[in-house]
Amino acid sequence: MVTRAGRPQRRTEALSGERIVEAAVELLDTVGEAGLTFRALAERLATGPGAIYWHVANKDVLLAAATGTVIEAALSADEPGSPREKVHAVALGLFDAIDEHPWLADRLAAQLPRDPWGSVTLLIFERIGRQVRALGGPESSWLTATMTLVSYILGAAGQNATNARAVAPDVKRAEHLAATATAWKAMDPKEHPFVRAVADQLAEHDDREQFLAGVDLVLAGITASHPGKGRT
Amino acid sequence: MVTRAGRPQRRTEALSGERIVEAAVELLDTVGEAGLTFRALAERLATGPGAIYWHVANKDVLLAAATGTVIEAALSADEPGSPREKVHAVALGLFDAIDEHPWLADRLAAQLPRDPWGSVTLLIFERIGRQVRALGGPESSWLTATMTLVSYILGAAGQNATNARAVAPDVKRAEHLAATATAWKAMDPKEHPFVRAVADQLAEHDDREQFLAGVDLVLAGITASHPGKGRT
DNA sequence: ACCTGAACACCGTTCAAGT
DNA sequence: ACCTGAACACCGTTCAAGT
Repeated sequence: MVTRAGRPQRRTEALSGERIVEAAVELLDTVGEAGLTFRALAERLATGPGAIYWHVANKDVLLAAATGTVIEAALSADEPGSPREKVHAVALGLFDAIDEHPWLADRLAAQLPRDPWGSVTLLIFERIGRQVRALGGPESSWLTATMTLVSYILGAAGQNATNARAVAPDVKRAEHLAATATAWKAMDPKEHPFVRAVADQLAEHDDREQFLAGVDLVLAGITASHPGKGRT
Repeated sequence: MVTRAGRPQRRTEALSGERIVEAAVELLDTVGEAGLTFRALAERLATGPGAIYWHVANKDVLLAAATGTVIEAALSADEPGSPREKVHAVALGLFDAIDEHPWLADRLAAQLPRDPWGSVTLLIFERIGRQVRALGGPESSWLTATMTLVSYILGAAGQNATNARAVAPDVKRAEHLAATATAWKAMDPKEHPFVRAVADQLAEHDDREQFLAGVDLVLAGITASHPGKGRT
């Protein structure tokens, strides 16, 4: 254990996997995935690029470790509440984590399953699954319900973050949405009738609310499949 | 238009954006995303790396074009059927396309929204949205329902493809699932009770069926939110 | 055991020069 | 207008050599 960001003892307090991962996360947060370089990392750690390889096998496992650290931190809180509230908590935890660490977006779809059912995926799966179980449906429905919920949460959160990142930082989100809505409304009614129809709603929607509404929609689908217990 | 894979006229039939994208897709399919190199691409096209830049701005737009081409082809069929059947058709079209072109997995989460509401996302959104509208719910629910469905489909399909790719090609999918199930069942009941409980179901599940079951779950949630019209 | 830093084998991209 | 190919400024990774 490292005394988090603590005393920079003499010169360097020796390298370690944890210190490296910590520095990697900082680098990812400040300069993005393209900025995470073994040379930049080495400089930040006041060492040479080769030194890192003594503690970390390669860049892939470094990114995996960085992802794991951040996700675990995001899911550390486990407040009490109804199943729905707990699912919301996990979902929002991931949503916000991805929002704060946009580089997570690429990782969630790409890396989590790359180590299929690795520790991070398992953690999320277990968390969500428990609440699905608490919803009271038959055991035979648990796997499908949980997989669907997790897929939605990871998919939607990831897409949202990439969305946010795509827009130039100086452009206001509202302005950008308004511009998109205008473009949608100007589309050919023959080819894009639906997109035209929802253009106004798009301009008004809030990403976070929309995300949670999706969670509730999936939850409604789960409870609708076994009418009997708690409605919401 | 290029006469697809046709006559190799004399030597080279002049470069073009389409030919380059076509070659890029072939390269991606055969050697993966890491193998798509401007040098390799140039060699395949019997030219120099610099030539490509006259037709394609950079690697990002090349990948975007490759993604767009493949996705559009996957969604080209538009058979008649109930809204549910049509949603299934779009979902399976994407599922199978990602399965055949695994490099799409990284692109779907990462690139589609990078060009927020770019042509490909729009195409999928429009297709799904029309069916959501046909389900008969109030217009105010269309945006949320469609976004949720699209998020699930892209998220689940992407994760599935990465899952498939992660397993060594020589390992049978069934064997791998069985091994994972065994590992799940051996887990600490205190820490992973849910994962233990669904281990057997995991071993038996079929990826494609599971994926479609998720689509139906979301559809059930949509119809449950406005009871009145078509049940399924 | 741990670190250094030069070196290797690559990249994407540019650009003067050609046709 | 379109193509060539050398060159630039990087990468991740390795490895002999040090301490």
